[in-house]
Amino acid sequence: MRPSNEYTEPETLELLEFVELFFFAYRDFVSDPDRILEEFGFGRAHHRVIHFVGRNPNIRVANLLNILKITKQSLGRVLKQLVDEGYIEQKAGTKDRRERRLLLTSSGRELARKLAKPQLDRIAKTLAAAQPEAKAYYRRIFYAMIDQENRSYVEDLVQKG
Amino acid sequence: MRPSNEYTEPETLELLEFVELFFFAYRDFVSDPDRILEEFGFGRAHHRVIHFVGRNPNIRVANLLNILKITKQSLGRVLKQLVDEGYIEQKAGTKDRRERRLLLTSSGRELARKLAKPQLDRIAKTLAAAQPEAKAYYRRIFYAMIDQENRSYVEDLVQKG
DNA sequence: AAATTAAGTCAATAGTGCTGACATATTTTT
DNA sequence: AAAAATATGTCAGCACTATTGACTTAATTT
Repeated sequence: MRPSNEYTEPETLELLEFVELFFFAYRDFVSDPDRILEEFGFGRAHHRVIHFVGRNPNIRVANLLNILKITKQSLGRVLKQLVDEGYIEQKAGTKDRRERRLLLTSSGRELARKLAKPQLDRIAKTLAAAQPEAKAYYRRIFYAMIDQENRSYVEDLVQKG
Repeated sequence: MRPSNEYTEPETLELLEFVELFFFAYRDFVSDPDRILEEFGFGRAHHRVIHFVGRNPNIRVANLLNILKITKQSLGRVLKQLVDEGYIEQKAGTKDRRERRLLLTSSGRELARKLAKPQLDRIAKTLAAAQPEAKAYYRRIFYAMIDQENRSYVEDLVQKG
């Protein structure tokens, strides 16, 4: 196995390095929750729903669709399972009763914590291994990787509490 | 929609921000190649195979399995399609003829470039928007996110050429 | 009263992944 | 040379995630 001779400019090779690092980091980052989800008979889609409902209590279905960028049908199936199995609770909106507001039940909160734990630990270790100023750099880099039109939305969503 | 009252310590909120930014960055990062793959009737698995074969000409099947961390059967189906449709070529190893060495054909190289382009552009923009020293931080953070036991392997794989 | 909005539902399809067992060819070990 | 190990491929079947497009219900707005 030899290095590819397709790309030769050092700038491009550096960019390719980042593409690959992103792939490997993501692969390992999701591997811990994947193992936990398996015990519950759930998949990654369930994790994402549990996560964003937990972080955004009373979120509407439409909002969740916009975050996950999947279709109503894909979300519907996953959400139904989570509601049926008692992890998520639905309430009609108080102002507009067409809306279904989503909330974690106590089992839901427990599952959310269980899934979050290995990822929080991994990132805590990552940041501990880096210099303190690394935080400002990672934040800027991640925002720059997000589609420009989604950036301010993501910023609002993420930097609350 | 109100901020979650589940986590209150600022350190944890910062870690959660990182978790979410990683999700959004990955979501957008794969969206461009996904659109291109659709035109070819391929999916993300095909992209990964094309990418790593392109970057590692003459790679063996076992090595590819180790990189992708999927089963032989999952790879088999995707690889067969790519070979049948003329994007990847297989050759028996010269020393050990049990091995199948994988190579991109010229169509394969063309597709690889097409898929890589938007991701290289996205990262180039990201790095251009950051200070020059950001690269070192970026690299260190990604390596720290990878499972410890895979790090040196990934390092060797990624920093060649 | 009509139009719009939020959400749920239907059937059908595709891509990716899994397990477990088995087959083939080739190389290495005994 | 025979036996064991290795690299790869193959079988059938199943599960999860995602898609499209059309339709329904309920509630709100115009």
